[in-house]
Amino acid sequence: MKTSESRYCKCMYFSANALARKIEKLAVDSWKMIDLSPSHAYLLMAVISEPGIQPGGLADELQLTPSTITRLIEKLEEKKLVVRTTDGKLTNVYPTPKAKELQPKMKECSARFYENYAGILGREESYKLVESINKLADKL
Amino acid sequence: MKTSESRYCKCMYFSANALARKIEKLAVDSWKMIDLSPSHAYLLMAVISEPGIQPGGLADELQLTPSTITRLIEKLEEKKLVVRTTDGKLTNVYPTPKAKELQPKMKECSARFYENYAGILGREESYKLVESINKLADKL
DNA sequence: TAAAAATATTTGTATATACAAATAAAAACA
DNA sequence: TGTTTTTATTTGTATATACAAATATTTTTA
Repeated sequence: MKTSESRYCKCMYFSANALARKIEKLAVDSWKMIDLSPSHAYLLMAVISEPGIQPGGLADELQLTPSTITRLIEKLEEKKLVVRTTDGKLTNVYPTPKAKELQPKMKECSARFYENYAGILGREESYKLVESINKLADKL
Repeated sequence: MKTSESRYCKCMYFSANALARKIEKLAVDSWKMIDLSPSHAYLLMAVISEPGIQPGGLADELQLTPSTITRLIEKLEEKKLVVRTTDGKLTNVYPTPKAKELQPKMKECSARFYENYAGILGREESYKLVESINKLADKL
């Protein structure tokens, strides 16, 4: 059944979740090549572009809770893609050389993901939709 | 930080998930009064409006996987809100009288949830956004 | 009609995420 | 300066969801 054919398609709860699940699938596919989930990949990209960034900053930037950030970092640490140093109550997260090597492939995955949905929706329309979604998210 | 201020706000993965998480929170709040999560509540409403509906039908209608539906039903069964009967390979799910008594309150929660986000976004705009979200979800 | 294929559901397991509590350090204050 | 409050992070635990495999039944087909 299409999302728009469901009895519940008028409800934002239903629609927002259905979209998120479908986008998640597409993203997982697009990122499979580097064996990272999209969340781990975005976190890693954030660490690469801002080495030393703290968990709190990552939580803010990625709109996830600090505890979720800790869990994501743990996994990237296991994979030797980031290291943590602590300085008093602060923690700094740095990318490893292995992570930096991965960067071009990550850009590729990111671009492929974009092509996937923009190809379906059209660039203009995708852009507008992301804008309205952000606008709502900001207000909530 | 606002969603639209994040470095990643141009990405549908980021935005769709950020929106879903915020909407989830709002929904959990709106449904707290009857002590059901939004998913359980939507499933229960579907069962009430179509008594005897099967897990497969629920999966289709709610855009969740069959295994998720089984898990949701299990919890509603524990709470004595639905019963399952099996007939060969088919399973039928029925609401209990206790569930039917809950119906007016569920409608209230549902309405309150709608007021919450439509109050923030405006009715017209909410409607349009849900439409575009569904349109994208359909294509994916 | 017996075997094979398809279908519906459940179960085992894994994941991402969050909340609340715990910990630890820094800042404010009296 | 010693105490209180605030801040940053992690840990324990719970939840929703999915995938893959298992199970059970029905339908198709040879």
